[in-house]
Parts: sequence; structure tokens; C-alpha cells
Amino acid sequence: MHCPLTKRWSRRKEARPQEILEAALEVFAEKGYSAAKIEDIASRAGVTRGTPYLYVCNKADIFKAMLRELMLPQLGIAELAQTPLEGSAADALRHIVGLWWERMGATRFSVLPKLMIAEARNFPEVAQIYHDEFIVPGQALFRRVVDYGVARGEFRPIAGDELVHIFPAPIVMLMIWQQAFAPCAPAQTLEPQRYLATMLDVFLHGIATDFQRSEEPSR
Amino acid sequence: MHCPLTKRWSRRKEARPQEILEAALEVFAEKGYSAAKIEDIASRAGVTRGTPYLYVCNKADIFKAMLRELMLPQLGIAELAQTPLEGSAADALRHIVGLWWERMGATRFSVLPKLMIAEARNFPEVAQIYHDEFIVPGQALFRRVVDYGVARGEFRPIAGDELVHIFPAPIVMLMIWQQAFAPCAPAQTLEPQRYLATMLDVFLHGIATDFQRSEEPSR
Amino acid sequence: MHCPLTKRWSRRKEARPQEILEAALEVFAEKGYSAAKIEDIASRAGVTRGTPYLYVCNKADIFKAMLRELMLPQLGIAELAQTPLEGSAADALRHIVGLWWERMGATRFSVLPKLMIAEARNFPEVAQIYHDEFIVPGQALFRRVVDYGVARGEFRPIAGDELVHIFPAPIVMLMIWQQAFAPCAPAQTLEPQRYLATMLDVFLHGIATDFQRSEEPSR
Amino acid sequence: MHCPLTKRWSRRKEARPQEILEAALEVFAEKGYSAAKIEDIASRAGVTRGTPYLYVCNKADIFKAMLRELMLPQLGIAELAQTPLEGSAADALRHIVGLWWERMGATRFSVLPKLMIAEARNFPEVAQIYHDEFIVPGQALFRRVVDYGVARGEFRPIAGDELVHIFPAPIVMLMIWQQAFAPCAPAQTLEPQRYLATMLDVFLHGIATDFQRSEEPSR
DNA sequence: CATGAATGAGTCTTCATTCAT
DNA sequence: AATGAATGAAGACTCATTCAT
Repeated sequence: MHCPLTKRWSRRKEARPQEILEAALEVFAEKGYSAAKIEDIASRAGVTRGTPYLYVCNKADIFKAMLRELMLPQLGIAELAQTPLEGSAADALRHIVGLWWERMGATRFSVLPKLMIAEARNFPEVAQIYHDEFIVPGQALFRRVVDYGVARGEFRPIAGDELVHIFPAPIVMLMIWQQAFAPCAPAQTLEPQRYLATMLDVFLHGIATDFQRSEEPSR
Repeated sequence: MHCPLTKRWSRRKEARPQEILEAALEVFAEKGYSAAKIEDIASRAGVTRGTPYLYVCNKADIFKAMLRELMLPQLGIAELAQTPLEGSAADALRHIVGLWWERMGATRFSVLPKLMIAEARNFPEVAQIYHDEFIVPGQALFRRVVDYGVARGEFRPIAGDELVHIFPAPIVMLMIWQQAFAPCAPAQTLEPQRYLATMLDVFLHGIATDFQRSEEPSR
Repeated sequence: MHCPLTKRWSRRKEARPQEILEAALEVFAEKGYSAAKIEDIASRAGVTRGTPYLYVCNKADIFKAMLRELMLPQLGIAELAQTPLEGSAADALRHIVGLWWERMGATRFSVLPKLMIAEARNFPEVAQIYHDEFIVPGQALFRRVVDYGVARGEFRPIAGDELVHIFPAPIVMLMIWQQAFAPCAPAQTLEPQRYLATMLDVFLHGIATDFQRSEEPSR
Repeated sequence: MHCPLTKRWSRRKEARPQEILEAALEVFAEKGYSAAKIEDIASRAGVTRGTPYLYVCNKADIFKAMLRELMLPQLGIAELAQTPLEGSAADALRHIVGLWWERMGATRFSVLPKLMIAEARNFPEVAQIYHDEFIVPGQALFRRVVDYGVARGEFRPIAGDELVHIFPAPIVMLMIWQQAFAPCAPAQTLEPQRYLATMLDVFLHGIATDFQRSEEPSR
């Protein structure tokens, strides 16, 4: 028996799918895929058990839809990859890192790496999409700037295939830290801006040519 | 059934408990905690459903025991942390990275980061142990060497609190890559030795003093 | 919501109720009662989920209404039972069988036996109606003709209580065969007219008096 | 919390599957496939919800297994089909009908026709098995005897393809009557032996040659 | 009248856990 | 010590039914 004192529900056909995927993002972020319960997602979206099934066909589908339709489009990697390069390559890298953090690290999307790491093996096709539509374009983005810097004589020629993995690693690890381990070290707060600045400092020094280095001291 | 806080599965019969934890490691690595089935662990250990419960009181307990009693001890972080420092700090860092990869990255323990990232929120007390007994000593290890290098005039004085997060990130990401995403990019094989060498090259250049840098070119 | 015992879905708007019952007939015929979905019925009737409930108060009620108000009236058993008997009883039987097939066996109502057989136990009151309004009058019809034939000296006096079950059995089985098993034997097509002729031949020979038999060879 | 005063269960590995299929037979017979609940089957077999899944993989599988492993083998149609023919064909038919009733009509297997009629469309592959392993051999059995009777001059040459459907129809209908409609007509009890005798009388007269008929009066 | 979003009771199915053997 | 049959709580999913629009 329900309590008829208030509206039981209202029609939200337009908004519902989005609301459900947002709720799914939160719950999957907290529990991981397997431990998440549909009912948790539903109630966090303000609906009941059956409602998600009006929009998706099963649990795996919620997961996939959340990644495909909520996360990847809003990260705007592809678009970012086409910004014209002009001026200092170092500045371009700083700019990209800043944007990336703004769009992802500082948002609810910062769970994405954690989620994908946890579930890549259980959802190979989702992992593939993440790889193809996020990792690869992200690496290409860095690659482009690094090559540009090398061409300008700003950066040393360094093994690029490895570098595109190495460079983003600290940024991704920062997201993961905040998602997973921050509560374990309440004393030690990692301030993102400082962290990113340090990381950029080290990396830019690390790949700068000697000429550049003597000229342009660490900001 | 109570789960005593002390070591809970005494070694009743030779290798059995060890075998179960090894099997648990494999299965948890593949599926994650929630999706792993006790029966899978049991049969991979060559026993049946009921047997794990002779040594462990529930599923969570297998997970914790595997981490605390199988993984952490064998990584030998604490011991590593006490190696005497002499000679070049850069060499010390290279040595540590090499050892770390050898003991962890190249072994079945390389799933540890993935597992902990995935389950930290669901097992806060395990995450705490991982943090206290692995992350913190690991960071201390790096910190010690970096401070040593700074004292020697080899490294620039750089924000250490951030650096100890930044430095290990690419190494951890390499483990995660191999565990989670390598199958997504079959063409692109990441050769660990090259990867680690590149990463050390960039980092050591990145934190070297200008004096060092002109004197000792990137190996 | 109450389900009144009287006709419960008044014809509010022209043909709608009829359409829904026709659709229900098709869906129940295909799936059986339990496996049929209201939505299937609705969409086959060209309306949506909620519409049937404007005419009917629940699923069971659709089933009952379909049987009572769509099928039974159109079979016209009661009316058939009053045809005057004159001339040969054998011809009367042939006539009745022909009519029966025409009105039921060759129409969409030929699912009726299958449906009732499947659901009699789950819908005892519907089964009772089917029994009282279809089986009993049908048997009475045969009984009347058989008695007439016996009185005329055309048929042997045979246990009538059994005969009225036995005689219709092959006709009913033909409907069932076509509804349920025909797809299992695509090679073997059972031609109804031949089938009914053979059945009549056997039965009429079977109940004919010896006198009749020698006089009037099988049609 | 369960009541530990009595054994919760005992191991019945050998007997369980059989018990579960027997229980399934009863429940499916009462409710039909869709309306039957696994839990009903389980509790009728004296076990709990989960136990059937130790032996079958899902509900459809219970249904199929019950038909394939419990019913069809015990009906022994194939074996029956090989009894040697000697003496009167009429006697052979009487014998077969008697055996058939004994083995099927008078047992719990008499629900088989009802079940198959109800579910043939939902389980086409089961219907096919029923057709191939029960209907076809059964028809072949009758065909063989009828042909034998024709060869002996005992029976008229009659369209055999139809006859093999027609002849068993009243027997099958008797089973169906008892399963589905008997409760609708409590006054009218159909005594199987009388029914079968009447049916045999009519049929044997119906297919007898005139010569036979004058010679051997309806017992 | 009709719609169709939402509900939530009802089932199937899984699997951690127990315990008689 | 080990087994594995059985348990039963938990969770995914369905669908008859309601009701705001």
C-alpha cells in the first residue's frame, strides 16, 4: 500500500534517461559495477525498481549507456584534439592539462578511470570503446603537442610511444587517488593545482632541450 | 561465525591455505571482488566449495587474507626501504624502480593496484592497510632518495609531497595498463624496460639540477 | 476495482471492445493465457497499454469476456440444436459435422478447444461455461440425431453417453492438430474434408444397423 | 532463522532429479507451464527454491527434462510397436488400446496430451520430440495393425493417413476430459472401460468388411 | 476516450554459506 | 580434513495495473 497523500510520480519522459544515467554514475562510482544494485540507482534517481527498465534493457546496458552517452560525449576529447597549435609547446601542454583537469578531474567524471580499470576485463567491448574514444585520442593529443615542441626545438626527441603513456599517468593517478584513497590519508590533502603544477614542472624540465632549459627557468 | 581480528586461518594442513589464497588472487584479478565466485576460487585451488570455509570465515575474509598475507609480505617494501644510500641518487632511483618492477610489475602481484583501486571504497579497512603498508612506505622510499639527491646537489628541491605521488604514477599505470587495457590495443605492445627507461630519463632530467644536467647527459 | 458479474465492458465507443477481444483471441491462441501479455493484445488491437482497462477490469476478465462474448455466441450451437430432423439420420449427421467445421473448424475459433484444454483448471468457472454452453449442447445435438437414427432403425442402439464423447473427438482433435502440431509434420498435410469424410464413413458404418449397411454402401 | 530442531535436509543426490521431475509433472499438470512456479515444484519435491537449479538450468529445462526423461521413456511406445501380429486384427487393436490405457490413460502420464496441446507453440522443439517419438510411433502402431487387418480381409481398405489420426482421437480425448473437464460435470462420470469398449465397438464395426461383420457380431 | 510513464508485487535465478556425511 | 547437497537471502527483471496528462 502506498501513501496517496502525495503525487506518486510525475511524468519525466524527457529527463528520465539522463537522471537514471546520472544516478548510475554515482552508484557505480561508489560500489563498482557488480556491487551496485539497480534499486539503489533507481531510488537515487527518484524512481522505483522497474523504471530504469523502461529506458535500458538490463544492468549491463545501464553501465554501457552511462559510459557511452553520459561520460564520453562530455569529455570532448576529440574536439580538444583539434585546437590549433601556436606559440610555446610548453604552454600548450599546460593549457591542455588545465583543461583536462577542469573538464574531467574536477567533475563527477573523474571516476571514469577507476571504473574502467575495475571493469575493463568484465566489459571488454566497453573497454575497447574507452580505449578507442578516450585513451587513443588523448594520447594523440599529447603526441601532437610533443611532436610540435620537438619540431620547434623546444623538446628533446624522446620515445613518443612511451611518453604518451607516461605523461598522463600522474593526472590519472590523481583522479584515482581522490576517488579511492583520499579517505585513507585524511591528514594529507593533495591540492590538485599544486600537484599538476609540480608534475608539469618536472615533465617540462624532463623533456626540454638544454637550450630551452637554460633560457626559460622553471616558471 | 565470528571473524577474529587476528590471523584467522591457521595453517592446518601444509600448503592448502596458501593455495586457496593464490587461487583467490587469480580469480579476484580476473573478475574483481563482487563478480568472483567462491566456487571458482575453490576449484582453481583444486578443492571444493566448502573447503575455503575451513580456513576463512567468509568471502570478504578471503579477499583480506589474500591481500594481507599473500601480497603485502612478498612485496618487501619495508625491507627495500632500508637499503643504504651511497653514490648517485639517480642510480638509486633507477635501482629502486628496477627492483620494484622485478618484484611486483613482472609478477602476479601486478594486479594489486587494479584490485585496490576497484575495491578501496568497498573495503575501507583493506584500503587503509594497503595505504599504510604499501603506499606510504613506497612513498617514503622515494622521498628518502629524493631528499638524498637534493642534499647531494643532484636534484632540484622540488615539492616532495606531490613528487612522491607523481613519480610512481607511470609505474603503477604500466601495471594497470597490462592488467586492464593491453588487450584493447593488440598492435601496440608496451615493452616495460623501454617504458621504465623513458620514464626515468624524463623524471631524472626533470628533477636534475642544471649543473648535473650539463655534466651527465641522459644516459 | 470490482468486476461486476454482468457484462462488464459496455460498448462505449463503437468497435473498440470488439477489436480488443479479437486481438485477445489471437494472442491467447498463440501464447496461452499466462504467457500472453496485455501489451501484446493492446498493440495488436491498435491501442496502448492502458486502453483495455477502460473496458475490462483485469487480464482474467479479458480472457473470460473473449470466450463468453466473442466465441460462444458466434458458434451458434444452441440454434444449430434446433434444426428439424427429417430424412436420413446419417445425412443429418453429415450435415451437422459439415456445419460445425464450417463455423468453427475453419475459422479463428478453432483455437477454442486448445485454449479451454489448457486453461480449464486455472479458470474453472470459464470451463464450466464452456462445458454448459458448448460441450453439453453439442453433445445434446449429436444425441438427438443418434436417437433419431436409432428410432428410425438406421443406427444400432449404442451406449449413447459414451458415444456423444466419442463422436466429436476426431473433429476436435483435428482442430487441435492444426493449432498445435501441424508445424511438426510439414510433410503430412491433413486435408479436413477428406479427414471428416473418412471419419463419417467409419462412424456411420460403425453405428449402422446391419440392415442399413447392406442396403446403403459407404456413401 | 530456521528451526534447528529437525534435520534441515538429507542428501538425496540419486533420488533428487527424479523427485523434482515428478513434482514438476504434477505442478505443470495443474497450472500449465507459465503459471507454474519453481518454488511450487521445489516444495512439492520437499526441497527449497534453489535446489532444482542443482539439477536443471532453468524453468524451461525442467519442463523439457520432465517430458524427455520422465514421460516419454515410460510410455514405451517404441517397444509396443514391435509386438508380433497374429490372430485377429480386431483383437490386436483391442489389446493395444487396453495396454495404452493401462500405461498412460490410467497413470499420471495422462496429462501429457493436455500439456503438449497447451505448450506446443511455446516449445516447438519439445512438440517436435513429442510428435516424433510419441505421435508418429503411435500412429505407426495403429497403421500396422490396420494394414494387417486389411491384408487378412478383416478390415475394409480405408484411407489410412486419416484413420491413424481418427482412431486415437477418442482415447486422447478421454484423457483430456479427465484432466480438464471432468470437474465440470460431476454428475456424469465417464467410466473408461465402458468408454473404450464402446469406442472399439464403433470403430471395429466401422472398418470391418461386411463379411466379417455378419460373422462376428459386436461382442 | 486514450495515452504511456511509473509502479511494485511477483518470479526466476544466483551464490555465499552451512552441515551431514 | 574435505566433500558437495542443500539452503535461503538477495537481486535482476517482468508485467499487470494505475493514473496524471
